Amino acid sequence: MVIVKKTYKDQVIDHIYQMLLADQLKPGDRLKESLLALEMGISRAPIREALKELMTLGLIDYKPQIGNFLPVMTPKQIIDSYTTRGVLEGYAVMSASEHFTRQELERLDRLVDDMGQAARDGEHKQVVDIGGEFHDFLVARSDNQQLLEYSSRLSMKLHVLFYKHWGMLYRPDEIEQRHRAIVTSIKAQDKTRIEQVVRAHYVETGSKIVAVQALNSVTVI
Amino acid sequence: MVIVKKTYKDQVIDHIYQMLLADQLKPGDRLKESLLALEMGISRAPIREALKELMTLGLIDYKPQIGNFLPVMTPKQIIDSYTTRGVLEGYAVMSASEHFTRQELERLDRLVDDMGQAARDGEHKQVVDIGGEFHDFLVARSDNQQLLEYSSRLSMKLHVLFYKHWGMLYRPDEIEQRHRAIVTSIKAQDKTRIEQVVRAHYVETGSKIVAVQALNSVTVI
DNA sequence: CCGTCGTCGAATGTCGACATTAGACACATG
DNA sequence: CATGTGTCTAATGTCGACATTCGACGACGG
Repeated sequence: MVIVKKTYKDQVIDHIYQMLLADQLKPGDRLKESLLALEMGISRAPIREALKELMTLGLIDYKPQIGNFLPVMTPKQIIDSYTTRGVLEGYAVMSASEHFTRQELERLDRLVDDMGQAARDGEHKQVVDIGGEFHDFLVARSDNQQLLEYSSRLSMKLHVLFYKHWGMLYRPDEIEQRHRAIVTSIKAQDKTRIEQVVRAHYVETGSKIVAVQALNSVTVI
Repeated sequence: MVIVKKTYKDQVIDHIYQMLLADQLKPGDRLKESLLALEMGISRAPIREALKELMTLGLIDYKPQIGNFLPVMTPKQIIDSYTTRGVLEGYAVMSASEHFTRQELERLDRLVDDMGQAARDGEHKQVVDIGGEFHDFLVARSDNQQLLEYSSRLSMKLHVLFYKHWGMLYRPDEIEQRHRAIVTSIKAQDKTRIEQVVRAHYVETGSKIVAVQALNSVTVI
C-alpha cells in the first residue's frame, strides 16, 4: 500500500477542475488567489503554483499583475482544439491499428453497444463514462507517450466543454453510429481512412458545440 | 511603445532555458531552488513558479518533496517527441497547403537554397537559424492556434536536443534535399504525401539523434 | 458634460521565516 | 557483513507579511 503524495498544489488543481466540471465557473470569471486560499484554508503560495500549472495546461488565462481568468473560448478556438485532438488521436489509433487483437476489437464493439443502449435509456452520465472508456481504450494501444500526453491534456480541457453540452449534441443512434465507424475503419485496416474517421469524429463534435453555443447565446439575448 | 511586463518568474524561465541551450545542465542534473535563488538574487517563490511552468511544459521533471531534475530522455521518448511534432506539423502544412502563394513557395525555395549554401560554407549557426525560419514560415500559414501552440512547445523542448547534436546529423546536400522534399510535396498539392514527408522529416531527425547519442555513450564508456 | 488626475482599496508578486520531508551517514545488532 | 535504526542536514512546501500594481471612483477643471 503506497501512500500517494499529494501536495496542496495538487489538491488545488483537482478542486479547481471539479469547479470547472460542476459549472460553478463561467467563461470570463476571475479566480482570486486570496478567495480560493480562504475557501480552502491554506496560504496563497500553493494556490499560485496550481494556477501556474493550470495556465500552462491551457485551462485558465493568466494576465501578469491582473489575475487569472476562465478562458472565453471563441468558436474558432473550440474547433482548433477539437481538430488538434482529432489529429493526435487519429494518428494514435492509426499507428496502433494493426496491433488490435480480436478480443480488443470485440471489446470496442461492446462498448459501442453499451453506449448506444445507455443513450437510449437516457442514462446520460453512463454515456459519457462509457465514451471516455472507449476513447481511452482506443488510444491505450498506441505507445507514443508524448502524443498521449498532449491528447490527454486536450481531453482535460475539452471535457469541461463537452461535459456541459454533450447531452444536446447527438441522438442515441448517432452516438452509436459514429463510434461504430471508428471500430469499422480499424477492422478494415485502412490507415488513411482510420485517421480520417477519427479526425472527423472530433471536428463534428467541435462544430456541434459551436452551433449549440450560438443557439444558446441567441436565446439568452 | 508598450512596456512588456516581465515578472521574475518569466525571467527565471528564460534564464533556465538559456542554461539548457548553453549545455550548462546535463540530463539528470538537479535544479535547486535555493541555489538558483541565490544566483539570481531573488527569493525562492518566483523560482518555484517558474519551475512549475517548466515542468508542465515538459522541460523538467518534478518529484514532490524531492526536487526538479533535467529529464533523461530515453531513445523512445526522443522518437515519440519527434514523431508527435511531425504529426502536428504535417497536419499544419497539409491543411494550409492549398493556400500558399507562388511568392511564398519561392521564398521557401530560397530558404532551402540558403540553408544548403550555409551548410556548405560551414556556417553552422546560420543553418539552424534559417532552418528555424523555414519551419516557422511553413506552419505560419496554418491557422490552428491550438495545434501551433503544441508544436511550438515541442519545438522548445526538442530544440535543446537538436541544438546539441544537429551539426553531426546531416551532410550539406542532405540538409538541402530533405527540406526541398517538403516544398516539392506542397507544390505537388498531394495532401497525403505532404503529411508523410513532414512526418518522415522529423522521425529521421529523431532517429539520427538517437543514433548519435548511442555512439557517444559507447565512446564515453 | 467630458476628460484628466489623484486617491484608495483590492489583488498580485515577492520576500524571508518556519514546518516538513527525504536522503546520507554513522552506529548498533545479529 | 548485512540490515535496521537514529540523527542530522539540506532541500522542498507552506505560511503570512510586505511591496507593487491595477482598476474603480470621485473630484476638479475646461
